[in-house]
Amino acid sequence: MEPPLGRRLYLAQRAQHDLLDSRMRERGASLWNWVLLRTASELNGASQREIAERMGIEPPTLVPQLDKLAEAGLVERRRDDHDRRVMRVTVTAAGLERLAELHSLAMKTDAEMRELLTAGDVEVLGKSLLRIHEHFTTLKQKEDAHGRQP
Amino acid sequence: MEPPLGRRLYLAQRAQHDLLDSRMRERGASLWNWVLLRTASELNGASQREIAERMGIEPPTLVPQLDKLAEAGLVERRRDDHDRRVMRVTVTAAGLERLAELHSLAMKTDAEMRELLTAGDVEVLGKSLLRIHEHFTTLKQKEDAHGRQP
DNA sequence: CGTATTTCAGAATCACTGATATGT
DNA sequence: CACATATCAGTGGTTCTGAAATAC
Repeated sequence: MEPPLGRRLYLAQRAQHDLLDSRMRERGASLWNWVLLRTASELNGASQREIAERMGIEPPTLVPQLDKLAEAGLVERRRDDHDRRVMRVTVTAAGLERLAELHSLAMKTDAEMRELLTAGDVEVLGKSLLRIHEHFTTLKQKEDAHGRQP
Repeated sequence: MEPPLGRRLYLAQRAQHDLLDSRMRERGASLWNWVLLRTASELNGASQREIAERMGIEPPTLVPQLDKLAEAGLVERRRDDHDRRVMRVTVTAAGLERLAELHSLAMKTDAEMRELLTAGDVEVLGKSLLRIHEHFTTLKQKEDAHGRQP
């Protein structure tokens, strides 16, 4: 009896995630740190709301994580002069350095994954994963909407 | 700049997982229930340690989940006569019925995933995910062992 | 006495909702 | 006064580790 594709998807994702997170933790960081640093650097000078939205989490979830990065001097929070409600987040030089370190770790792990496969397999894998993601996200939105208002 | 393979893996897995879990929750169950019922039924009469190991979790994590299923009458715990330390877990008739219901839901979702791809893509995807899982699992074990005793 | 299985208690992580302070 | 942003407080869900109880 063959295992469903969904289970293999889960196991592969979890194994890759755990290894990468473990490697980052050996360097005093975490996969969470990386995603946050990466997002903050992409949206340079963004508000916390914008960062939270891009990461798919709520603002209160972001705050303590941002506290840690700020405490370590990797990001800076500065009040916006024009709208003093918002905190603009910028990645410091040390933060960019840490980001580069974590990024190279992620790239190295990604390269290890690609080396397991032929170039054609990588192509098919990337394309298939993208289709699966798009299909199931839109499908879930439809089903949720239908469930809320029948 | 192309997104790393790891990110696509994460997004695809999460989308598929969320949809299937949501569908199961509409029926008063969960993906967790399904995996546990399925594992318990495959290893019929297994000890809790065996089930936990197969599922890749620790025994204390299993206990409360098993409590819920037992409370709902879907599984039964019976002391082993020969080794009275171990609890043998069996799936009841009601449990098998629920399992079949959840299984068909999972198979339907799995089929939806396969329909997005050609037969060749499915082949490559399954094979690739398996390799990634095996590679990173053994790699993490090695790195953990090395980190503990340098 | 040492080991194995299950279970319980406590801690860590991460997410949410709701309330509050501040500012527009 | 209505709205927006960030933060704090409290809660819940999930997992782990470590310790206890029982049995081999």
